[in-house]
Amino acid sequence: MLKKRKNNRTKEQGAETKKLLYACAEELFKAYDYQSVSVESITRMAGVTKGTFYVHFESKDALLLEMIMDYVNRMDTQYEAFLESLPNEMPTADVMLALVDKIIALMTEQLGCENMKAVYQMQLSDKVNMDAVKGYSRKLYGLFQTVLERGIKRQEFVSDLSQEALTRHFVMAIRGLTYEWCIRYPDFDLRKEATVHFRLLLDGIRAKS
Amino acid sequence: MLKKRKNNRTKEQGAETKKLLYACAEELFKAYDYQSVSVESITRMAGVTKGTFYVHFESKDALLLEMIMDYVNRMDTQYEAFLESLPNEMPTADVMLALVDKIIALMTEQLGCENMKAVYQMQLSDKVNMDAVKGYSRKLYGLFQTVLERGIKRQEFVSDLSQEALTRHFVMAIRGLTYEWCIRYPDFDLRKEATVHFRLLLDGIRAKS
Amino acid sequence: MLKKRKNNRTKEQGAETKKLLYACAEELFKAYDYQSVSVESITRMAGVTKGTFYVHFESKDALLLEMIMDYVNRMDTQYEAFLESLPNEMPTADVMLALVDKIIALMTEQLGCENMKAVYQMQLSDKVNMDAVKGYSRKLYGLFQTVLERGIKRQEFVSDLSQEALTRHFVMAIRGLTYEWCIRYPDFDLRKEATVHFRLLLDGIRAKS
Amino acid sequence: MLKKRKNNRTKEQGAETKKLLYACAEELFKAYDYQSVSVESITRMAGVTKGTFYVHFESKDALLLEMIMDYVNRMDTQYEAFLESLPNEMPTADVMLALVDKIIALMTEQLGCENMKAVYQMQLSDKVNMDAVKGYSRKLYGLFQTVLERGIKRQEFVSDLSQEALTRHFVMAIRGLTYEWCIRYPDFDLRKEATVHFRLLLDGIRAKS
DNA sequence: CATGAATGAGCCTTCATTCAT
DNA sequence: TATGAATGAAGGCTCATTCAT
Repeated sequence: MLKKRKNNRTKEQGAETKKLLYACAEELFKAYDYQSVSVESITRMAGVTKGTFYVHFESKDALLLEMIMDYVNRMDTQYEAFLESLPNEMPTADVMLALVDKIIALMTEQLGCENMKAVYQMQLSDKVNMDAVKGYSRKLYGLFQTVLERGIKRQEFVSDLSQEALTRHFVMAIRGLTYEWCIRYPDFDLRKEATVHFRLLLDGIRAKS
Repeated sequence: MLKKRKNNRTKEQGAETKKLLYACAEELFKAYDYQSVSVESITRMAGVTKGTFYVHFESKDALLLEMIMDYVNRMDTQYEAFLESLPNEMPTADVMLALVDKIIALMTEQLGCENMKAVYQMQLSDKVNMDAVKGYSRKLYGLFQTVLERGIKRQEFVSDLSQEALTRHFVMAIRGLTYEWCIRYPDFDLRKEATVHFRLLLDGIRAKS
Repeated sequence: MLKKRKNNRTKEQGAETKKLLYACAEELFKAYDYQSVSVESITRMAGVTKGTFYVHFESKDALLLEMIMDYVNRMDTQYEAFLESLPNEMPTADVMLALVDKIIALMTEQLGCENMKAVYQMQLSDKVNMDAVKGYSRKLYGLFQTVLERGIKRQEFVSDLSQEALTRHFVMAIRGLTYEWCIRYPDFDLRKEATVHFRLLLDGIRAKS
Repeated sequence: MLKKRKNNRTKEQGAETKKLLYACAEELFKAYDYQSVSVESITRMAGVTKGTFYVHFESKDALLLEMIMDYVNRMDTQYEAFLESLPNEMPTADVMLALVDKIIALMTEQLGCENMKAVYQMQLSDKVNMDAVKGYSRKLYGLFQTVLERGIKRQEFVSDLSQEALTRHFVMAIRGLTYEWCIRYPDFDLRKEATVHFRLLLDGIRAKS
């Protein structure tokens, strides 16, 4: 029972309760896996009733989704900073590998396999509106596009494919690798496999000097 | 419905069905986590009824146990080969670290966290006869004992504790680390932590030359 | 595993196995109630497989039935001895009360409420051929008839009803009381209630001297 | 379907539903034994779904427990009245015997063997929090203490044991007898055996005049 | 916004019974 | 006669979700 009703300003209170539920869920998801965490355990920890949960979240899946989106948005900032921090003279292939590594690092460290699994399960059973996750893809898309553009502009990358198609394939690759990781976890070294995979992809578009 | 009734030699058929269920379960456990895999999903995939499952396995937990024991037994052979492959002149402390690393590597790669979690959950809720797992501990015990004995004989290790007590503590340490891994997964680098932890333990008994 | 295969004379062996199963079941039924005793527990105790059970008994219910019939037959002998042991000059009303008391005593002591309950449940759900139990009724019928005949012959009993109808009503009364006992057990003193009830019935047919 | 939705005052309705389930269960337990009464049969009779049962009761066992505790509490009142109704000049040994008899009478008549059996099974398999039953023991303790104190004060009882120890042994005796009754039911005349047993116990502490 | 009673689908497990050998 | 693999109908229980207040 964490809840302490301090104010009665209904509006604020709603937001507070939601934040509280969110925080409790986050804590529980870290300690146990998605399925083991029941809505009741979350509300019990927050000191509210089950009904309240559904006032603030459409479903347990929706909460997870929201959580994931928050991670995604947090990443966004980090990516930009990361890309800007790279030395200008760095070969774009290396930039790409570093980006992939960063993406995977953040996913691995901040989301974790358990949550990713849940996401993929949700996607597979399509009970939930996955727009949020699609939004995430769009951001990935933007990132890859930026880097690919750089490589092409600097004539480090060359390809028959359009830049747009290339980007799409890179995103596809990341998603495929991630899925593989979830499925074959933990027998699948995502980071290593991703590097190898992207080296291959990059080799395919590297300009032969 | 994988099942194909080819022979009616009752006994063989039973063994076959069991193997089939085992195989289906293995496949499903790899794709989804323990909890998501229902007995029904296993039997559906095998093309038998739920009742049949319980003819061959005492429970879902028991099946997991059997699976784990199979892994454990497979490991056994690998350990012996591993210990014998180590050069005779290698410092015993390094042998120990290598052994720990091997143990963890095999557990990590062949069993996986998901399964280990399930094991610990089962142990904690002790619904199942955990003798099998205890047998595993006994084997660990034997391994550590062998190495510790070597170190003491060569006067590389010195301790007030009896060799037996030392062994017990080393096994305890491995178990503690594994548990930590399960609980804090994936924020816990088991392999790294184990190495550090055992380095500490070994420092404590290293003979000052 | 009680079973000891001593001879291979197939015929005798069959009978032996059946007797063994019967004995095991009897023991278990005394210790636990009908429902708690599984067919498997019986066969396990006997050291045979479940299939064997169904070689010798049509069903679990059938076994109980057979058991009951055996009790019934054993009673038979006891009743006759009992009736003969009564002094000739004893008033027939008292004889009847004594008989009722005896019937209930035997049922209570040798069959028990648990088993009677099972019988009634079986009768109510009529999954089983209840001829055996009907046979029992026929015997009760005979007993009552004997006593009633005596009373009438000695002019102690008088009634508008035929002797046959009277008998039928007396049997009905016993059955009703028994059923009541099962349902309201153990808040129902069968013996006492039976005595009161039969005193009433007998008062109705007692000759006014 | 007994349920009739009359009011929608949520809170009251919950209590009503619980009471309804309780009443249905009570009725069914009287007609059939604990095991035969399924949760579904209770909810079907009450006209609610199975899930509803678990909103109001933690488990089938918990319901039985609650039922038992209600009986126990009802007894409480009766005991006090009973003790006060005893004539002041009555020898304490007789008071004790009367008390024991009363306890057993109430248990026998108001709880019944079937329920007691279930209680003991639950206690043996300790799936349930048995604090309630322990609370009952504590009450028994108080009763015995009162009577023993009286006997000692009047110098009718003499013992090397402390009054506290005596009380503990008396409670133990009652519990042992009750257990025996459950196990050997119905071949065990609890009331008679209890009287004999307590006579023995009392003889041991009776002051030799 | 918050409540909590009610739902119903689904889960693991048990067990009497059948049947080919 | 004896086996044991297979069945399928329950049973107790969990849990995400709905809805009237």
